[in-house]
Amino acid sequence: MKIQFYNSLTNQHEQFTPLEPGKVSMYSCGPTVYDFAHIGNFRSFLFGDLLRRFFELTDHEVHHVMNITDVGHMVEGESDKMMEAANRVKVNKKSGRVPEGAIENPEDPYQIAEFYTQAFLEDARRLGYKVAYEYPQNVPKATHHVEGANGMIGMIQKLLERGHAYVADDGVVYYSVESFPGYGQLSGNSLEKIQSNAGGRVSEANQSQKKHPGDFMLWKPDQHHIMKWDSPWGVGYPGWHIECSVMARSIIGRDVIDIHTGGEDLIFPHHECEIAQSCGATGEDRFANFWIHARFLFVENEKMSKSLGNFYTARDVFDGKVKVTDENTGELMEMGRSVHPAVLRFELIKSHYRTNMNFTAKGLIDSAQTIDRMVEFRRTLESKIEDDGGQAEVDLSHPVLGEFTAMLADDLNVSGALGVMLPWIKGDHPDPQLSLAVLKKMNSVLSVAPINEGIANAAEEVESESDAAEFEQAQQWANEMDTARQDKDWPTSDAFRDKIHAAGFEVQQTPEGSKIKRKLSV
RNA sequence: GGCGUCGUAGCCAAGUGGCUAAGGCAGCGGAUUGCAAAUCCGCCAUCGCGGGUUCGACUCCCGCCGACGCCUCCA
Repeated sequence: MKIQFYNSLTNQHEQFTPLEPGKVSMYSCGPTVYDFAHIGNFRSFLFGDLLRRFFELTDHEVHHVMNITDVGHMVEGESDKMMEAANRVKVNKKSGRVPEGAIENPEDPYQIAEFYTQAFLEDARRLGYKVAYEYPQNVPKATHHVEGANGMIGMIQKLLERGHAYVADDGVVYYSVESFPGYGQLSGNSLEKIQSNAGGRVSEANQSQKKHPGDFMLWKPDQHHIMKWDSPWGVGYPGWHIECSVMARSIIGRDVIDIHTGGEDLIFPHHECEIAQSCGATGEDRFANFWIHARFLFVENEKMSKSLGNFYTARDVFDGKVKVTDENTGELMEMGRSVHPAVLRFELIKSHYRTNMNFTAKGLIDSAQTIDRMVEFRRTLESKIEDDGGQAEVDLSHPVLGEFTAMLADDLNVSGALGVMLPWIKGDHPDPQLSLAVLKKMNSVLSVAPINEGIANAAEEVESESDAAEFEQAQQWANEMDTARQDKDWPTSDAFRDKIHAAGFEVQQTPEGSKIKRKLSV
């Protein structure tokens, strides 16, 4: 099967061949843990997850690594991301988003980072992000990789030795972009074309000590920074870009990896700098063979931002805080209905990673319908299979599964794959065991029906069955509804139906009587 | 100014130099139903605009219009 992706490094589709046959090494830029991760973050992460699961479907052994950026970064002057986070934590504590007692001391960036790391992992696992189940071995923290020869300090030393870095008059260690001819190959920028401060974000003071305006910081001596480490260049903290170069190399154990993923905004400067650092330190001519970037997510046709009021964390969506326009009043109001993680996952992966996807309340409802159908299909198949009926084996030679996979092999064409899957679900299924095997394979990539397909020991974390009592209650009502229907007592029957709906369940008339099922996203 | 992505029905979204332009949602008609829901059957687009290449373009080329991203906080 021909596997091809759009490679940001060359700006074209390229056939993918792993460095080692049958094995794929992947590094994804992870979250900065000074706030809850938002749906835009997860769009990017889940695209990486999809890629990883695709490779597993096609019998590759995947080593996927994603970092946690838990080092505060300089913004301007004395302000620091972690300090901003500290202030936010104080606010969030009041509003209840951060539970009382979760962060004892908001002044301690380590506590803040740890809190948001755990929150991230929880959200990520609910969304079926596989690598989050491999914490900590494949989800390294930047703070654990600062020191030592294989840490950031070691790599900076290496870069100094090899003439790719210098210590400026102010004591800051900079990477010299002019020392690396390949600088700019990812972003398409050349050193001449990189306008100093075109984005208006750099302070003059920081620029003056550099040899070239494009030079970027590797180590900043700063006694006052709360997160600080001893180094040959004084007590201070590392630059932002160096962590990914270091962790990719040390966890994956290769100088050159197969795939590096991230959001499109990371192309420049972050990924450009990673390439310069990694290649500068290893002497290789490339760091990753493939750079694959996900585009930004929009919310109701606008860029997601806090000021527009359309900024959603994953847990905002789970909790039904997505705003919709009220049909009667025209005002924005919260949906007020919880959204199943599988619905959010599906919504975030169903459109191509290289398009600007538009996150909408309507889209969520559409997604819920589709997942409902998949789940229902799976239940139907399972109910037709005798207990202990054994497992049917299926591989990619199965025509439908093969076509589904071929779609994904073409630059992760999820829509195309769904265009194969959904009509197939609608069709006839004379061999439920075989169909179930096919569905499971498909779901090992989509991971929505259920969301934890292929993840060992994940079930109990995702589906909290604490609401089993609610389910019992609803089924009880459904039974009473049946009794009423037998007596042709329609008002009573309708009343029970209303009760069931109000409790968040659907009720279906079947030959075996009324059956209920939980609505995924109501 | 530099670099890059994109423009397919009410919405989401595949795809191809020429067979009926996937699939989903919504909608419409019908079957079914106590009424609904679910389900099933049927209907529902000429591909931003203008030129060119070609026997033939939505698909290739040029121009235009429009949307969006990056150019040192950002997934």
